[in-house]
Amino acid sequence: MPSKVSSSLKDGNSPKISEATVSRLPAYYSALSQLADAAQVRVSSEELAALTGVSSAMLRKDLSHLGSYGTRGVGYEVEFLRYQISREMGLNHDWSVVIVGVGNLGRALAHYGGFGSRGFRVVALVDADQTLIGTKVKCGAEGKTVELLVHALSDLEDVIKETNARLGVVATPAESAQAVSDRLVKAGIRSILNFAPVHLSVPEGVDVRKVDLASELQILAFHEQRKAV
Amino acid sequence: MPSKVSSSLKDGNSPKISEATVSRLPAYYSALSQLADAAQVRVSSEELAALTGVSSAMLRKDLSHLGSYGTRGVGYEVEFLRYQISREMGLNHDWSVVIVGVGNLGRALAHYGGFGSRGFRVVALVDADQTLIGTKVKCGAEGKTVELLVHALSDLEDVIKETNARLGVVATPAESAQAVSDRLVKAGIRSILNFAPVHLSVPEGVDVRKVDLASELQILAFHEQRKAV
DNA sequence: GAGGATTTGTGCTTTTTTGCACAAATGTGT
DNA sequence: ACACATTTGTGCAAAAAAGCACAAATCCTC
Repeated sequence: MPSKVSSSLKDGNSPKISEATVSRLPAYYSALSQLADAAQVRVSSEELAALTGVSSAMLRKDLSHLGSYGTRGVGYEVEFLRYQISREMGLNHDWSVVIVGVGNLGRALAHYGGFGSRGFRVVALVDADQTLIGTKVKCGAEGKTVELLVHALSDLEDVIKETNARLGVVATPAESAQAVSDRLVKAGIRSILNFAPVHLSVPEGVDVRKVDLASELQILAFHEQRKAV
Repeated sequence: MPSKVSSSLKDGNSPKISEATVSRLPAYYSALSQLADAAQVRVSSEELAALTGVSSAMLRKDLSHLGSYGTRGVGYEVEFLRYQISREMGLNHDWSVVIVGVGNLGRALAHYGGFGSRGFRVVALVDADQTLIGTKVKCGAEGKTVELLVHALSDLEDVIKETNARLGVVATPAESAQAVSDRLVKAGIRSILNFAPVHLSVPEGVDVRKVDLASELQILAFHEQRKAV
């Protein structure tokens, strides 16, 4: 049972990285990718922190949880650090994503290029709308576009099984989100990204991250209101 | 200097609501709206907490920061509590939103219905793409759709002044996001919702909230990886 | 090869957030 | 009118996160 690709080094299993740290790692990874594209070889905690909007101390502490990948007096090697983060976050794997709900948002997500570059591949589109089922939708940004067929919601379980999808994206109206979530879970999906403005209740062991556009604007409005004196 | 619409009651200015609490208020508001639609009159902290995925104790403490709006032994009145939250968050105002970047995501945001129902109104669309400028894009969900003209990025400042936009949404490619942000700020915008996968650096007093789709998937992938034993 | 300038990694402190438990307040039933 | 069942509001404790400050490690220069 315990046998995984978990490559290297001193191994051990989970050195317990805090949730706050995990939520910042993608930003570090993204900034490092930018630097790598610009052919920059080394970066200091100060510089990387500025690029990502955190304090240098916090950045160093975050990175220290992954291991001691910097050199004192010098900084971090961009490519090396980027690789370590990508390994830690599982970005060297390929993650198959199924998107449920091919409305405006679902289509925008399918088009979104940021996924492909980080190991995420949209492998299936599913919708309940008869007029959409059977149509083809372009997936991925320029360079690597693929046309995907929109499958019927009733085939959700089969589609997941066939494509081996591990991540589910819920981009349906609020009314159907919980039902879709239940079926995703039953079909074996244990990580869900939810764009519907409702709380999804899922069994233990299933992770849900919610992205609520209206909430974000509301939070901004709250602060904006306080600014006006 | 101290004079605001801040309506009623014992007034005072800012009773300091913690950031964590503010980030949860929209979820409470949303759940209360649902209950109100279902004609439910009263709700207990336990029930509302279950609907929003927090503990009842946390919910009560959050609400207590707004005031003592519940009745012991009974619960909260749905409509009354909803109104109090909406007032506290400034949702009784009308918030004008300018969206910069009318690609797939920008268009999806424009279509998104969740905004209008909570006092947010998309009043302007701006893009740099010559082939988009001058075209019309449908805004708002069914019921209240409006066609908006896409303005040239070079007119950004004028558009903001004319429409009196207070909130800015950045839905441009990463490369142009910082420049757009700078211009938004210079034009008087002090609250920005950023969908571009880069950190926006802004002067003090300006709020930025970032929504990064790829980051969310990465965080899920991280946990998913740990699940597989 | 020694001294000085950097820059990481981390122990410790402070602040923020969450969770617990119960007193205070309200409604109910007899 | 009184005991009892609820449910809120909150003081206090625990946990998590953020910030500070500095020793340890490395590089560079002379």
